[in-house]
Amino acid sequence: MFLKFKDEVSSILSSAAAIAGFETEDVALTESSHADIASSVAFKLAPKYKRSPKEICENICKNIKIPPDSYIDRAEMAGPYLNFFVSRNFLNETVLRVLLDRENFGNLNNRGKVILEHTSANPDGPLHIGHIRNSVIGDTLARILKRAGYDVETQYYINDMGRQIAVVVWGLLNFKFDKTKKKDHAIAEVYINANKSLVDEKEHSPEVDAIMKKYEISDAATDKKFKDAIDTAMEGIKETLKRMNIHHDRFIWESQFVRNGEVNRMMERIKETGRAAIKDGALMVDLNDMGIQKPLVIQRSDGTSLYTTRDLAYHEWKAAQCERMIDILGADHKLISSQLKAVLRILKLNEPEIVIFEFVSLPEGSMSTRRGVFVSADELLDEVEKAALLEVRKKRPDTDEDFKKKVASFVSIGAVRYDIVRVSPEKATTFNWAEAVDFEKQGAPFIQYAHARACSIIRNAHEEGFAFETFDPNVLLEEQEIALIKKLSGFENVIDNAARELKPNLLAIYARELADAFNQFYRYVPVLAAEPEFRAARLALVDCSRIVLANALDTLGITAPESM
RNA sequence: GGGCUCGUGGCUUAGCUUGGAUAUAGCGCCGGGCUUCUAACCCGGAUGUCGAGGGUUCGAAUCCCUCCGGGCCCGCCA
Repeated sequence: MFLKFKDEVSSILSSAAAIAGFETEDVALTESSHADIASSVAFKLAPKYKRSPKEICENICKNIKIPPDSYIDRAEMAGPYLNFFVSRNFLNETVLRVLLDRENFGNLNNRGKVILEHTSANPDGPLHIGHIRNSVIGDTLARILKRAGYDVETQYYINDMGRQIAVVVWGLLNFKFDKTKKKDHAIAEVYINANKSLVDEKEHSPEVDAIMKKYEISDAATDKKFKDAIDTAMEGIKETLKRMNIHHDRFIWESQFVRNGEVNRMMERIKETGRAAIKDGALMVDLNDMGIQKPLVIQRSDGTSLYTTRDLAYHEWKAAQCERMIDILGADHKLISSQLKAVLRILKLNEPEIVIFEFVSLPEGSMSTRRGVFVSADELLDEVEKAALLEVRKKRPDTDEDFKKKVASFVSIGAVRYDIVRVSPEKATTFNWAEAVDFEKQGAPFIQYAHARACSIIRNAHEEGFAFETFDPNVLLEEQEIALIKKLSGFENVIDNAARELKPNLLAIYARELADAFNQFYRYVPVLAAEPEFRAARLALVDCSRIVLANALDTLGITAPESM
């Protein structure tokens, strides 16, 4: 709805400017607290026409013609600014549209296949709090893009050819695998022990090299060892992801591109470009002219491939299947991903869009699976769930234990996801236990609670036999009602912006603001106790709020509870 | 040393791509509100040299330059 309003303002403003004799492409629309949408177009035209912004604004304003059933109520001049306000018609249609579209409200009409890769953590241990920043950003973005209309496939790229997996395989032969532990944690234990022993007793290192070599050329016995080790770790990782409402459509093993010859073909293609030079027996690509000083090694002197070579083959394979590729990567991949893009550009292949997120560190420093220094996602989820259970016991002593546990579960997952997604990916963060388990801040539970309140009103209305199949939206005149409807109308605009800019945090902020608008309405405007004609319209508005809150929460991958 | 990035009230944070009207919100702090649809709520108040300095502009948190501080990267690792 808001997008239509914006389009209408845009076209009416353009034609008014044209009639007034100004040529302009950009009508400079901006969100403003002074209006539903404002334009500073007069400032932009001032230098060109050598007249004051105010004078230009007056001339444009005079020529604004608003048609009868418009979504625009009026345009007002405020000095050099032009302020536009939504009409009653707009508000009414928003309410009706939400009720009509229900769970599809906010869906957009973009088309095309998108392959979005996220998480892709090495299967050498459990996901830690840094990995799940990747997972949550990726999963939320996938949900946003789906709502924006794209056909999204999510992929987890398994780096099975790296040295760390060879270390795990070697470790499994030499250390005890603790069957009582969750599988990914047991793998981590083996991995940590193996690394320690490789550092202390250097003579084992060649054993790992031999395992790696065997896997590169592939022999049945070695392949089976790798598969078993990776499957074991992935089983635990998938369990954690599932707990967080995160699902991958496909898991792609990097070794497949070596086995099927794609990696070799990739190396040949790069050689054919004439940009690759052999230095000390290794094949290097010079990327200086693409603004990257560091040359990229494509092939080792022993003829084997490297991570980036395999990643290039992976991207070539992906590119053939979709219109857009999106990769969610940690800050340590900045250089390597720009090298990857540069090579793809040289080969005239489609490049991925890359979302980089900064690191999550511990107060004592950075995390490392290898050294065993990390907070696992499981541990975080467990602790937050414990804290949530304490909170439910305090707030809902009237309910049974099953209910409390269920609430603690979705509240904790929501809180963890929301806490991650609310901050911009480019911000480096330091993990803090006290903050992680704090439910006082306005996070996911605040939004979930608003949804539960809306459901509660609807439930009570049904019990009382109050219907709202027919109602007159024109009676929704309270300040809080109008603010709430405007907020509801903005959902599609947020999906549009978040999908366009690949910024999931925009949705997190919106959901909180919507809950805020609903809570204010809830506090000031009685629904069930109102006169019948008001009651029906307000119930409809509560239903709208319930729907959009649920849609926003669903897009954030957070449960929208009917009760909590 | 070079490259990239971040720096906004005590803490966390929005806005920066595309410059514009009193800089966003939460936590914490101070004060108020449950005979009313779930108080995980609502209302009010105090708190800011938008890291520092310079520049561009009618106008800079936003663009440019220099510097300071944090993070990440700079391997025939992944």
